[in-house]
Parts: sequence; C-alpha cells; structure tokens
Amino acid sequence: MPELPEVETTLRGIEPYVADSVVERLSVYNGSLRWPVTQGISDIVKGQRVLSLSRRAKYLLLQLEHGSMMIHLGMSGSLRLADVNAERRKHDHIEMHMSNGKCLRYHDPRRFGAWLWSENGHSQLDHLGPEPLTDEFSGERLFDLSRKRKIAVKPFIMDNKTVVGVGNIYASEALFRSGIRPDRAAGRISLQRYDLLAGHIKDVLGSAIERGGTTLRDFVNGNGEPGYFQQTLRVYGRGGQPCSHCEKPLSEMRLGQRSSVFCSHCQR
DNA sequence: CTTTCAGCCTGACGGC
DNA sequence: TGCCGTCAGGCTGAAA
Repeated sequence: MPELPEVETTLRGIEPYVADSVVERLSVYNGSLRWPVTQGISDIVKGQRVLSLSRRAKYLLLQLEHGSMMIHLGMSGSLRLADVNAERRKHDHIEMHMSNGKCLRYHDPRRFGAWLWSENGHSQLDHLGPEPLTDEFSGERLFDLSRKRKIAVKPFIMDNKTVVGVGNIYASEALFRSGIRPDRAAGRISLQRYDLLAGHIKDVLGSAIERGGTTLRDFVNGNGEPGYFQQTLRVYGRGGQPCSHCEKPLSEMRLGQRSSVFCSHCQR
C-alpha cells in the first residue's frame, strides 16, 4: 500500500538512475491497469530523454522531451531498478530500458496503478489540494475548508481536495497523536486543534520519508520495503489491542468504507 | 453544493 | 487439502 512517503522514496531511489538517460525500449506486458496504459506508448517514448522526475500527490511524473509520463502505484504497485538479466516475476507488467543500461520494472499484482502519457498535462492533477509538507497546508486551511461541513474529520483529511497524500494509515496515526476522534464532524473542530492535527500530519509523513531514505541503496537490486513498515504504528491495524497511552483496548469502526482504529478514551 | 457508495483487482487469511 | 468468503485500499464517477 504505497502512501505518499513510499512514492517519495521511490522517486528518490530511481531518480539518479533514470534522469538524463534516454528511453531505449519500453515493454508493456499487461496494460490493463486502473486505466488502460496509453496506446502506442512504446513507440512514443522510444528515443526520448528523461529530463526530470517529480512527484505530485501520489503521482510520479517523468518529464520527457515531448511530454510526460504519469505513473501511479495504486494499491500494490512498485517501481524498482532491476538487473537486466533478472527474470521477470509474475505481475511485472511494464519494463523501461534506459540507454545507461538500467532497467525500470513496474510490478503491480492488483493492477490499480496507472501509466499515462500526455503531451500537454494530466487532467488528474488539475483539482488537487496542496502538498502536505508545504506552507500552503496548515491548520488554518483545515479550519476554513471545514466550516459547516458534517463529514467526519478522517475522510475530510483523506480527501485530495483538502490536502493530498494522506492515506488511511497516516490519517489514523495523525488523529491519534492529535487526540481527535476520527468520526468527529469536521465542522466542529477548533482552529487550535486543527493546528495540532496539521502539525502531526506533517510530522508523521515527514519522518516516514526520512526513514524511507535509509533504504534507498536497496533500489538497484533489492526489495527494500520502506516507510511505515519501519515506523511504529500506534493505532493502524491494532484494533482490540491496548492503547499505547492509556492501555484501554483500541476501538474499530468503518468510516467511508475504510477501517478506522482509534482510542475512545484518548481521542475526543 | 455535499456526501455516499460501487467498482476496479489479487493475495492473504480464517473457517469449515 | 482445498474451497469460499472477507478484507485490504486510492481513486473516479455516478447516485442520493
């Protein structure tokens, strides 16, 4: 389940090996992803130089000479630098061979991801909220956007129009640290508490990115599993277990079709 | 306008 | 042992 820190870690891991290199060959073995992989993509990108890599929300963007490739890892996708001689594994759907001899492999069992080519921008990026680690995202923004909203705070902060890149894991952890119940109405939370929440969202995402960075060198040959696997999760996946603060069993509920674990004693 | 919900997909896991 | 149901979850688009 790649969340924003995993996407950022992937970007930093592949960037040195892909940037400034030319696409020698792109092979699509299974193009039925979230959206069908752009028709004729192999012929289009062949021979183009990769000018730069960037990230917006959970999308990776490869800027080529005549357009850009937008890649999403979906629920189960990963992007790794592979040894050209290494055999393709099951669910390795796309390979991008670079002129420097490196090969980028896209692996995605559930095929919820995306590889889309465009010469003039990607509409999916048009209506996204701010990046969580910038000053554009603040408690004040959460407060202003939420007035008179009845939606529960957890789906509110997971909405890409509010702020991008806050998935179920980090939303749960940030709400726990802030002492806010995930089902509290977004419109009934004070600016002071939203300041706290925005700070914790930044902290939890930022530290996960830092930890992901420690596995970067595994990107060439390995299968480094970065991010939240190394992070201490206090509530996510711990329903019924004792709260790390008050020892009472953690509660579980469903909000917006997503499981939500919280402490009914520490979160109000 | 806001909110909810089905659907996309495979693998892991528990019950029988 | 294997079969079946359930869950995991980001994102879109349609319905309420």
